Amino acid sequence: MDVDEAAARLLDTAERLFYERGVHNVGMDDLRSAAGVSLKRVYQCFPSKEDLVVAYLRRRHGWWMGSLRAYVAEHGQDVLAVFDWLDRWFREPGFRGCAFVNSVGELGATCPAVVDVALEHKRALRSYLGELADRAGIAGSHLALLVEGAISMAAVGGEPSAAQHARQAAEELLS
Amino acid sequence: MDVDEAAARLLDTAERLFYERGVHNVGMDDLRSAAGVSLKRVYQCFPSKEDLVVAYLRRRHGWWMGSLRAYVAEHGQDVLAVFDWLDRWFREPGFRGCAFVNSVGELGATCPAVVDVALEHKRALRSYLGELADRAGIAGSHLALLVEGAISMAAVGGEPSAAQHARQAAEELLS
DNA sequence: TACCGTAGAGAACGACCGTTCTCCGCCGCA
DNA sequence: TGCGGCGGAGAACGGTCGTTCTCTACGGTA
Repeated sequence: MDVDEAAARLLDTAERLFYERGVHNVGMDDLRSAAGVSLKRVYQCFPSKEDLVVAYLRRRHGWWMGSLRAYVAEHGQDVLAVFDWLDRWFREPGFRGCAFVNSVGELGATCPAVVDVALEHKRALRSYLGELADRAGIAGSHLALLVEGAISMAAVGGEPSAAQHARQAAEELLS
Repeated sequence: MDVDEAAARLLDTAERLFYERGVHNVGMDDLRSAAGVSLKRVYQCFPSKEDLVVAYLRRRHGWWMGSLRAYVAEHGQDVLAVFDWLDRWFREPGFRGCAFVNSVGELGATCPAVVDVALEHKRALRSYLGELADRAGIAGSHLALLVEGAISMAAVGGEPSAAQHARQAAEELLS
């Protein structure tokens, strides 16, 4: 197996395991065996666990924003489509809230790189939501509040309906 | 020092350290020395770290809800006072988001007791917000979304102004 | 065939952590 | 004074984890 494939497999596995269990609950050996990559390769691709965590978050940022953008674009850039996308996300098996919020809660105090990636993610999200909001005539910060609130409620409340409630609130704010 | 004082000191210290650094980043020995309690006493009061974590969350729940309720009561049960209280909380030094969200992100996958306490907390909060919302004529779920969203944005965005934006959104929903 | 760089498997290392155990000094009591 | 229980300090234990090292097998090249 060459380096690129090993790195890809590791990132796949890291994204799944870190998100499922939290970073502290996944050892390098768990990753190694789940990804089917030798430990030597692991450290060739990512010199430390922290590097792997940061790479995981960057990749997840790309997937998350990409998926949201694509869905909203398919629905005519309708700002309310954001909440439909959230609804689908919340109902996915294994949904465990925002990976960035979770990682900052776990590692933020000791690992500034994680905080940086999370900040970058949230800034990008808010900037994108700001664009959608401007077109629709709603305050960008209000839209962002509803989105973040829905994620938080779905995560620890276990209430996937949070997306629908947030959609209703957004409709009220639009009118 | 008797058992009760030792337990109280431990809880004080646990609340501070666990919240500041995250649970995994605080060892029993850190707690012991910061609280000035012998290790034997620690395990007399709390048979395991998990017990201490649960006790910490329960205590924080009491403090948090009590402080919010008291503030809102002082301000004539005005639903908007919730956001003023949040604003003050966000600006406290050492603010690091919702202790329950952080703990679930860190331990939720391995420790059901933590998930239970967090659920209990969120249910109590939503029930309280529901009462306030009913009186004011706004949907309880919308109010809860704004509150959760503000906490989340202030936590990882580092934007204490989230409380003010949420207040504005609530005012719009009220009118 | 002889050689060399590389890769994989997994042992080994050092640090840390939750928990338990040992030792010693102190106090009340006969 | 002698004794027995209690508390504190911290050593010790067992396990885990991140990281490095060792050993062996293999494939390409002269």
